Amino acid sequence: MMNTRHLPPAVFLMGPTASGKTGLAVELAKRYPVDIISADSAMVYRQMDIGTAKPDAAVLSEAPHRLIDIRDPAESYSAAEFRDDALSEMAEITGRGRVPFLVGGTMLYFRALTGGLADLPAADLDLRQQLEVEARQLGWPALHLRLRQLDPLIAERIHPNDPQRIQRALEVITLTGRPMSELQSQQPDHNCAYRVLRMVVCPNFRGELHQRINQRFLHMLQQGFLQEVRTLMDRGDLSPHMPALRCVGYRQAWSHLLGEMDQPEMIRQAQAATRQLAKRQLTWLRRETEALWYDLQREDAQKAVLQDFDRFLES
RNA sequence: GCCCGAGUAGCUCAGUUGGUAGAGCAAGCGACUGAAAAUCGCUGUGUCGGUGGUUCGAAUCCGCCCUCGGGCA
Repeated sequence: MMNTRHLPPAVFLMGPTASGKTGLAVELAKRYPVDIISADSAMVYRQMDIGTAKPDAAVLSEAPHRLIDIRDPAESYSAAEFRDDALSEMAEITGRGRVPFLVGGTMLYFRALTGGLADLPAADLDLRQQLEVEARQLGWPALHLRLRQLDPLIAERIHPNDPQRIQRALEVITLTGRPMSELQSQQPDHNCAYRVLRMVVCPNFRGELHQRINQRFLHMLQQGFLQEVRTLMDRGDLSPHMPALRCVGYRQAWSHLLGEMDQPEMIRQAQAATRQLAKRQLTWLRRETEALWYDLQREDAQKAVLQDFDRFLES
C-alpha cells in the first residue's frame, strides 16, 4: 500500500437508495469546507427531479451539487464520462483549497473513478442498433456464440442471456479489431491521486430500508411524480428504452400512463424495482471493506460521522 | 338459517383417475469496465384452513367444524 499522506483529501459518501445520503451530505457541507459532487447516474438528467429524489432548488442553493442536471433525458451518460468529469471537478475543488465530497449510490462510477477504466472505445449507437437487429433475428445466444469465436476469454465471463454485455463486447472488437479481454488486461495500474475517507450510510436492518423505499415512492407520487413523467412523455421525443427513462420508477410510471397497468400495480412494481436496486447497491457496498458504516437511524450516528470527519480532515 | 363457491409458499394461483407438492411475482445471495436506477446468474420458501374417518397410502374421497365471498330467505 502506497503512502498517501501527501495526497489531497477527498471524501466519498455512499449508500443504497433511500438511505439518507443526500440529507447527511447537505448537513456536512454546511459545516465543513467541502464541495459536493454527485455520483448518481439518474440525477444527471434535467427535468427528472421528483423521481430521482434530487435535492430541491432551496437545498441546492445552500449546498450546490456538481454533476447533476448535466444531460437532457434524450441523451446518455457513462461511467467513463463520469470519471473524466469527476476528476476535473475534484482538481478544481482541490485547487481552491477545498475538499471534494463525492455523494451517491452509483457504485460503478465510484469504481471507475478510483480503479480507472481500460482504454476502450465509446459507445457507437449505429453499431448497437445493427447488433440489435441481428439479435432480433438470431437471438442473443447466437451472438454469444460468435463472440466465443472472436474473444473466448470475455465470452467465458458473459452469460449467453446477457444482451447488454454481449453487445458491448462485440462493439469493442468491431470498433478496435482487438478483443475486449485483451484491452482490459492492458489496463494500466491506476493510482487514485487522493487520500479518501469512505463512508457508507445504510440502515442495519433490510426491512427498515425497504420501508423507507416504499414510503418514499408514495411521497414522490404526492409530490406530483406522475405529472413529471407525463411532461417527459408529452415532449414526444423520448422513449422508454432510453437510459434516462429506464430509471427505477420512471419506466413503471411510463407504462402506467400508457394504460398498461393500473396504479396499485405500478406502485408495487416501482417499489419492488427500487428494493432490487438497493440490493444490488449493497452487493457492491459489501466489497468496500475500508469504508466506515453508519446507520442514521441510530442516535449516535450523526455524532460518529462528525467525529470521523473531523479526524480525517485534521490528519 | 339454507344453498353454492373458495381456503395450497409472503402474494396470485396450478396440482391429471389417491402415491405427502410447483409456476409467476416477491424475497435472499452473487456477477458487474463508456446504458449501471442498467443487464444478467443462482437459491429456497409449505402443519396443502382445522379435525375425525375410508385407505397400505389423502392436497385429492367422506363427515363435522372454522374463515371469506356470492346467492336465497
